Amino acid sequence: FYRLKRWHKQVSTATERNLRFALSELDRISSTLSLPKNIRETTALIYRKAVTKGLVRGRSMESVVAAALYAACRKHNVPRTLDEIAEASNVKKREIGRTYRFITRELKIRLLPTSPIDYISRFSSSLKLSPLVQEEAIKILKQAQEHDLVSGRGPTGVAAAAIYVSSTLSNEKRTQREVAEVAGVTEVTIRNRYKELIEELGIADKMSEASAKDD
Amino acid sequence: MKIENVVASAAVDAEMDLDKIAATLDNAEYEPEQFPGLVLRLKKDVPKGIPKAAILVFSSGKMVCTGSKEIRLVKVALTETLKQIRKCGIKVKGEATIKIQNIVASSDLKSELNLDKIAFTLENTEFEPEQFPGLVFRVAKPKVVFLLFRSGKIVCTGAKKVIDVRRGVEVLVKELKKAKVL
DNA sequence: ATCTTACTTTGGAAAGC
DNA sequence: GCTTTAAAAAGTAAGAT
Repeated sequence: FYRLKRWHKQVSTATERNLRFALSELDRISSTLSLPKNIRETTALIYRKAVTKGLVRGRSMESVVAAALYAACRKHNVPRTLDEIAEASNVKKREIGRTYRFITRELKIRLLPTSPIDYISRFSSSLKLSPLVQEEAIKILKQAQEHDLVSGRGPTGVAAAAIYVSSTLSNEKRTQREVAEVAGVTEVTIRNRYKELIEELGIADKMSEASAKDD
Repeated sequence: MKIENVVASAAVDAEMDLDKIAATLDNAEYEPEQFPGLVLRLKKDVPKGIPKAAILVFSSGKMVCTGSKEIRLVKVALTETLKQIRKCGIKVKGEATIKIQNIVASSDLKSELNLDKIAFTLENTEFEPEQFPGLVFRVAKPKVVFLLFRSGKIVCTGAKKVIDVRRGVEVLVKELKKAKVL
């Protein structure tokens, strides 16, 4: 009986210790990404479930925390890219993605693919674009969705292209380089996506007119 | 369906001196610090009927053959491998026992696919466009995995028999039609 | 701006860390 | 779990021209 008692005690102690380390790691990453409290709570909840299901065995605690955080951000529709989380944590992008798919599968958490729309406000703020330009970018994305120009492409690339188009169409122009910088994609990707957008949505003429003018 | 790659394990009853093979054959690579197996690359030689393939040779006499485009070519590649190994002065009796471990095939459903809808409708799928543009579709019987692309092109992997690929496609198509996404 | 090379995903075996 | 091999799909990336 003593043995069983002691075993319970050791397990709970080990689990608590693991949880304390995990939560401090979570706080560290959260503050560098300045994430709100509700996301930290969702992340902690997912992490606890992962520990309970024994999903941390065989992989690092950091990668599970990072993956849970990635999932939590998506769940709240304020996604961070794998690159952003990889940079804030000490975990490689590839590892976070694998761990995310693993725990998501095991915990039966099904999240819809990230929508480019969820990146608009954050990217636009970084670019200091007005709400008007943001709304236009969102309108473009909704049309893009209808024309099946979103599925299968990277969400950040599509979001970046929509912002590039809406800003070009406005008097708050931003260069491909500036947009690419905040979105974390290359200029080539923005070019590929925006060409597809303006052609399929029939705003190519409007675009060339707008880019000919100045702000 | 077109077979793109075949992976097979094989074994012969003989100890392999990998250092000796590496020192004798110029098409062999051996970095024991990096990987325990010796890599032997066969380049396509039409007149000699030698197919392109890469064979991993272990000191135990076990081997792994990858890169074949046809099931039949696995044996051809391994026979050539043993021939080259014997040329190094290593005595190998008989032929290798071969087991097909994986068949990779590609095809085209000839119809654009709405991956979002497929992912939303079917549970045995995974779709993470930020990480990979293809949708992962797992089939239980036969146990194979498909990668589906919006273009309608597909990849099948995990099959151990050619017929598993065919049956897998049948199941895949049936499921897609049932979910009215094809 | 376009080309080339390369990496992401799927699956499996081998021997050893 | 990782390491090494091969190959396809499509998107993205990086360095060269």
